[in-house]
Amino acid sequence: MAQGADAEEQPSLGYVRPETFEELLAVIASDGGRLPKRLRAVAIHVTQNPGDVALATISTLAEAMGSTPSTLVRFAKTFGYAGFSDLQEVFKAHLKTGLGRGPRPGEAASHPLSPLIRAAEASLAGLDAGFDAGAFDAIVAAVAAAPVLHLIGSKRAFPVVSYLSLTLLQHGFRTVLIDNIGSSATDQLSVLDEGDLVLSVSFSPYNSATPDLTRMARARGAAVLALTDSALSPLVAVADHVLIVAEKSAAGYRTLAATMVMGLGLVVAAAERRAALRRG
Amino acid sequence: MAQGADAEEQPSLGYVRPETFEELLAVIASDGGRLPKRLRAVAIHVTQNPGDVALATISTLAEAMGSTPSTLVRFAKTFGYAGFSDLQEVFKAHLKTGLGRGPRPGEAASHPLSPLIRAAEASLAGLDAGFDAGAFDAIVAAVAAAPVLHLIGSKRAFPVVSYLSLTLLQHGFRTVLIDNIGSSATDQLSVLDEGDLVLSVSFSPYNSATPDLTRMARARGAAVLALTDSALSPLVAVADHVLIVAEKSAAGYRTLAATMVMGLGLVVAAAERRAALRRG
DNA sequence: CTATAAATGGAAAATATGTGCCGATTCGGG
DNA sequence: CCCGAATCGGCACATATTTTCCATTTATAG
Repeated sequence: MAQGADAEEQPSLGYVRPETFEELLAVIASDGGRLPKRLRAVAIHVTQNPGDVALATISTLAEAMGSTPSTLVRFAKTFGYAGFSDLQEVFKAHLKTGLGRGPRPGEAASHPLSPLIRAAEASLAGLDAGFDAGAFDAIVAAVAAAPVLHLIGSKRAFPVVSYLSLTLLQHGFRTVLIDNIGSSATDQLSVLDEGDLVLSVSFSPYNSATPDLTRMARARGAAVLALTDSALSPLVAVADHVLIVAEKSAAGYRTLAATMVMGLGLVVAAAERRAALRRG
Repeated sequence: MAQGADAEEQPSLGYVRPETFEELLAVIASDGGRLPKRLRAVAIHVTQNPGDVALATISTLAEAMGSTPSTLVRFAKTFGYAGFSDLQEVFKAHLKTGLGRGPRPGEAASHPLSPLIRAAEASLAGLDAGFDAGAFDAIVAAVAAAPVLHLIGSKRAFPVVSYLSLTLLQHGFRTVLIDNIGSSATDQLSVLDEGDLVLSVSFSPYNSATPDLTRMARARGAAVLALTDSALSPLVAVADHVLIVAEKSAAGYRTLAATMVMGLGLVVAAAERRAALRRG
C-alpha cells in the first residue's frame, strides 16, 4: 500500500497529524496565517480556549465561537486529523497531563509580573466582594436611559474612558468622549444637553481637571456618574451616582484591571437593559 | 405531577444532586462506605481519577476500572444525578475552573460582574503560568535600550497603548504615541529613526491598520515588539519580539485586565533596568 | 465584469454514546 | 442448605454527537 502516486485524496493540506498539543500549536502558529478567514478565526479561538475544546461538544464549541460544526471538522482535517474528535483527543491528552499542576500554595513561582498579578487579583476579589447589587442596578438604569453619554477622564483615567467610549459606541449608545484635544474640553462639553449623563472617571492623586469639567457639566443639567477609587474623591461631592473600585497597589504601581472590568460590566449590563427596554 | 405521595420511584438514596465537585466528594466520603461492593469500587476510582471521569466516555471509563456502563449509571443515580452524563458535568466544570488553579470553586455568588471577574482572573492565571522569563528579559532589555519608543494601537488596543504611553512618559522614556489624530499616523511615524523601538498592540479580530503601520515602521529601520493575543496575529510576522497575552472571554466580552498588567509590568521592569544601566 | 474556484453553512446520514430493562449472580438470613 | 432480596452485567433501544454531502455565498483570476 501507499505505493501508488496517483491517489490524491483529501489530506487538505500537506500536514501530517500533529501528535501533541505543542506540535499543533507550532503548526498553527507557523502556517495559521495562510488559512481562510473563517478557519483562522477557529484557529485563534481554539488556541486561546484549549480547555473548552477538550471538554465541550463540537456544536457547543461552534456556537460559542460563532461558527458551525462543519467548519470545525474542516479545520481538523486541514491539519491532518481524521475529524474533529481526532483533534479533540490531542486537547484531552494535553489537559490530562496538565492535571498535575494543582494549586500549590508553597511554590510561589515568583517572576517580575507576580506582584502586579497578585495586586490585580486582589483588586478583582475586592470588586467581587464589595459588589452592591442595588446601587449597580440603579446606575445601569441611568446609563441605559440616558439620551447621550459624555465621558470625562484624564491621565490614568483616560485609558478607561477611551475603552468605555469604544464599547459604548459598539453597543449603539450615543457617546461623546471628552478627550480635551486642542484643550477643547469645555467646548466639547457644549453639545451636552439637559438630561444627559456624564460619566467621570478619576483616581488618586486627584489633580486633574476632571472635577471642574464635571461640575460644569452638572451646571448644564447633566446627571453625574462617578467612577473613582475612594469616597474621598472630589468627584463624589458632585455625583448623583458613585461607583468605587479600589485598586490594590504593588510596590507603588496600580493596575487598572478591576476598573476595566467594572467599566466593561457596566456597559454590558446597560446594553442588555436597553435591549430589554426596547423590546418591552 | 409531583403531587401524589405514592410514587416511590427510584431516587435510589435520599441524596439531592451535589452541584459541585467538592460537595460530591464530601457526600462520597461520608456515606461512601455504605455502598455495595461494586459501587464502592467505582467511588474510589472516580475520586482518584477525576480527570478521566471528565474526559473519557462511560464505556472507556468502565473498562478502565473493570466495571460496566450500567454500574456507572447506577452510581450516578445513587447520588441524585439524572445519569452518568449529568454527573460528568460536575467533573467537567471542576476541571475547567481548575485550569487556572481556580481558588474558589464552590462559592458561586453570582452577580452581573461575576463572569467578567472570573474571565479576568483566568486570564491573569494564564499570564502567570505562561510567563517566559527569558523572553521577557530580552524584551525588557530592548525597551530599556531604545532611544525612542513608538506606540501603535487602534480600537480595543488603544486604551492599552494610551496607558503605556502615560506610564512610560512618567518614567522618563522618550515616547511617541501614534494616535492617528487627523489621520496623521504615517506622518507621526516619520519622526522615527533607525534603532528606535516600535511597540505594536493588536487583538483579534485583526482588522486594524496596526500591521500596516508596523511594517512601515520596520521598513524605516525600527525594531518591533508586538503585544497581541495569539500567535496567529498578523503582527507576529513582522515582529522581532512577541508578547502573547490570551484574554479569556466571558459571554463574548473580553476584558483587558491581563493585557494591562502585562503592559504595566513591562514598563516597570524596563524602568528598573534603565535605572540600573545608568548607575552601572 | 464574467467565469472559475474556494469557502461556508445547513441538514441529512452515519456513528458513537448513554440509558433502561431483564435475566443471571451473589450475598445474607433462616 | 435453601430462599429471598439485592446487586450486577449484557444487550437492545433511545439519544446525542459527529461527519458527509450539497447548495449557496464569497473570493479570485482572467
